[in-house]
Amino acid sequence: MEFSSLSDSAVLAELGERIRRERLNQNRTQAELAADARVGLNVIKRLETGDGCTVSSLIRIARALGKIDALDTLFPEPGVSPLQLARLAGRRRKQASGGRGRRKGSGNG
Amino acid sequence: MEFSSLSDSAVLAELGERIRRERLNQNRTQAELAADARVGLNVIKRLETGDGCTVSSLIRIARALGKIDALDTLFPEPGVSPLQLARLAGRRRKQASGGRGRRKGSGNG
DNA sequence: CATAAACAGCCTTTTTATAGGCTGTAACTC
DNA sequence: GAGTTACAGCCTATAAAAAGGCTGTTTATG
Repeated sequence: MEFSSLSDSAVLAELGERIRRERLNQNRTQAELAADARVGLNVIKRLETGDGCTVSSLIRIARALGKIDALDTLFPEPGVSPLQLARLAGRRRKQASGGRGRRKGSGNG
Repeated sequence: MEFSSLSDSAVLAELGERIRRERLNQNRTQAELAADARVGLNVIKRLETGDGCTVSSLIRIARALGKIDALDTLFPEPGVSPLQLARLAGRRRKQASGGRGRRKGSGNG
């Protein structure tokens, strides 16, 4: 099963089901997980039934499930060259390069 | 750097920075990503500056970045025994077992 | 410096999430 | 069947996120 083949709402639902399975694997109730994650019981219920939640709540829930490091793999740090890192740490942040030579819509204006 | 050593808000901020780096690695602007993900520009800005968003928005953004399958690793399907799977597929869903023998607060009643 | 793009920060309105409670039902124990 | 637990679904009020626009600053180019 690949997420790329699912719709957005299907991904959300699948995520909720996996969280439920993980919770049940740990033999915990929704109320217990909600208390440990410091979120309302409603948040767990809605998440597990595919209604979604905020990323903040997801982080709390992942931590309560002992899966906070799994978030690390969500967007792993891409290969950033030391030079680019230096620029990132510099004045501001690198903007998407291209500038004038990369205008999209109003190219002939 | 491990997420387990970070606070919830720090995890959120780190996630935002990684998404920004991924976006910049793909040489795209916030406005381009917002359009591709079908979210408001504000959502990208807030996310990248550590203000968070909904999981629905995160899914859209991950898909627009070509990272939708990374969500797959967030909560990988835990090892579910065939027997348990049968119960899951059965009438309802397995509830956290324990029942009366697992009461927490009023255990001496 | 002038121009243009990229972005942060702030604002208003609409939509959604959150907390908490309450009801009905399924599952388990006796 | 009675009692208990776990959960879905619905409800109200509050908080936060979303969309869209506007301003000022930074970055890059000329």
